[in-house]
Amino acid sequence: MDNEKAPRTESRTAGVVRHLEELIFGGGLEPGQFLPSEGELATTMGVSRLTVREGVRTLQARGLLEVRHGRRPAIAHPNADPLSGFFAASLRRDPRNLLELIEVRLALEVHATTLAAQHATSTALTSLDLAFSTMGQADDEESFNQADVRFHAVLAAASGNQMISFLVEAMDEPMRQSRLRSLRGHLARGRTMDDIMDEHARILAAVRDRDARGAAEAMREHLVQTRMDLRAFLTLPTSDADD
Amino acid sequence: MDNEKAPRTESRTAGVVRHLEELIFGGGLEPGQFLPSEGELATTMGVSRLTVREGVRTLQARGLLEVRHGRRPAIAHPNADPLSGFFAASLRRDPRNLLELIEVRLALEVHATTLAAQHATSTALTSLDLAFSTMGQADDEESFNQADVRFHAVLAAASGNQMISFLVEAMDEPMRQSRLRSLRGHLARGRTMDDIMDEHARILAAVRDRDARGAAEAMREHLVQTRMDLRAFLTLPTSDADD
DNA sequence: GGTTGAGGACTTATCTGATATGTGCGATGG
DNA sequence: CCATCGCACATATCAGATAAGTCCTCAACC
Repeated sequence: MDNEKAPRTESRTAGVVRHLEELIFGGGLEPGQFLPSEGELATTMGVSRLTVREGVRTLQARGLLEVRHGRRPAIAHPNADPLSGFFAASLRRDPRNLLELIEVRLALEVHATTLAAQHATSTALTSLDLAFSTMGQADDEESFNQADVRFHAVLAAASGNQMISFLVEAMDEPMRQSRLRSLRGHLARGRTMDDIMDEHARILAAVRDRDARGAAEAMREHLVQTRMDLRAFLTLPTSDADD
Repeated sequence: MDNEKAPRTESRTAGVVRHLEELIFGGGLEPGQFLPSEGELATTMGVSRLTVREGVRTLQARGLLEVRHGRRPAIAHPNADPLSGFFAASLRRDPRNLLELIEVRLALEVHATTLAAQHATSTALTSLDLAFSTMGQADDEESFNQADVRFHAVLAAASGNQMISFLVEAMDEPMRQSRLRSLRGHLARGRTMDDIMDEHARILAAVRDRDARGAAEAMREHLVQTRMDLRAFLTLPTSDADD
């Protein structure tokens, strides 16, 4: 049996996807610029408009194209949407993935903090101050968590490494949502807001002092604490029942 | 201007995507099981088959569905495809992202190595041995690099953290390809294969000894070396011209 | 002159219906 | 018992048509 289970000929949609990728990556087009219309693409590639649409849809899901009704498809600016989608989906599939994700955050954000302490621009430091004080002004848990996520995002951005920044953004937001959903009601949060503020304050201070090692250690402690809280919630969630 | 740029009514495709997500996440379906056929979905959702197809295509691109000609769409097993796509696209857009990615690897793989030293099962250790000896048997640069990537993947898997495993897999493969493409010809690789084998040997030995700190340090040194090589290649590629 | 708003060209969103092709199961026959 | 051939089902792709959003133009208006 030399029978291949793979189709002997690449599907047309797959061909369209490759063609579009070449346009995007090698076509000398910058983010924000427009591709030819679906109709034109269909003609030049010798397929129906429908097939072009499926390809465009795929590239859109990958975060490479921006599609809006009435406008030609545009090259997307690099963004973290595909990552967010991936992490969000992982958490929806199994909330226990929170524990796996926190390990990734631990690795990534500690390193990001080191880099931030070494390379942060003064502008970035200002943003960090702002994010921190926003946390202090939050009065309810909802907005506090939101400000918390923002602090981490700003810190990651201060590392100067966009890839790290994307990953942190993409992980923190779905984690926060997932946490909120599961914690709704019982705010048996191991630590108080003040504890958490202290932890962030230490991080901020060390970054400002350009103390890379201290900043990294402060971030590590913060995330280890968070991990402990998370473990507590995931093991004894008692009466969580379904949603 | 209270004018919303967003369409007042969610597009039908978006509705289909949400509906499918609910089937996938909350429908009590396990990976490998099948969704209703496009036709049935179209009927129950009150849209045309075409619209269903677009939604299915989107979820496929996100790695949540597996679509094959002649068979109903199946729930996909969790996989790293979306991550691979993201990193591959980032590198195609700008090869300088290699330097950003190596930082992520540094953070992630060092942590993964720590976890592996602490938690690796004996089976995982055996796989690691095997991957290491495969590296030693490689005679050309191509297969050596391939075995190298495999070693890192196996090590990440040994951490017991699937999320880390996915990320490492998704980053290492595109990085290798990108590196190969840019190095084609001048194998002015800073280190020899023997150097690299030594670095891996140190990692392996420390993991076997359950020496978490030592293993992490060995991995860190390995990746710092790799980063240096990478920097050398990206800064003095001489005739790259433009920005 | 500058601003506003209607008109029209262009483009995507979605529907309908039809054909081609791959999958899988069960009947058929050795 | 088992290999094989149909047939029902399902996806892949095409064609043509209508609805709806976007953007530029140009004229009317203040």
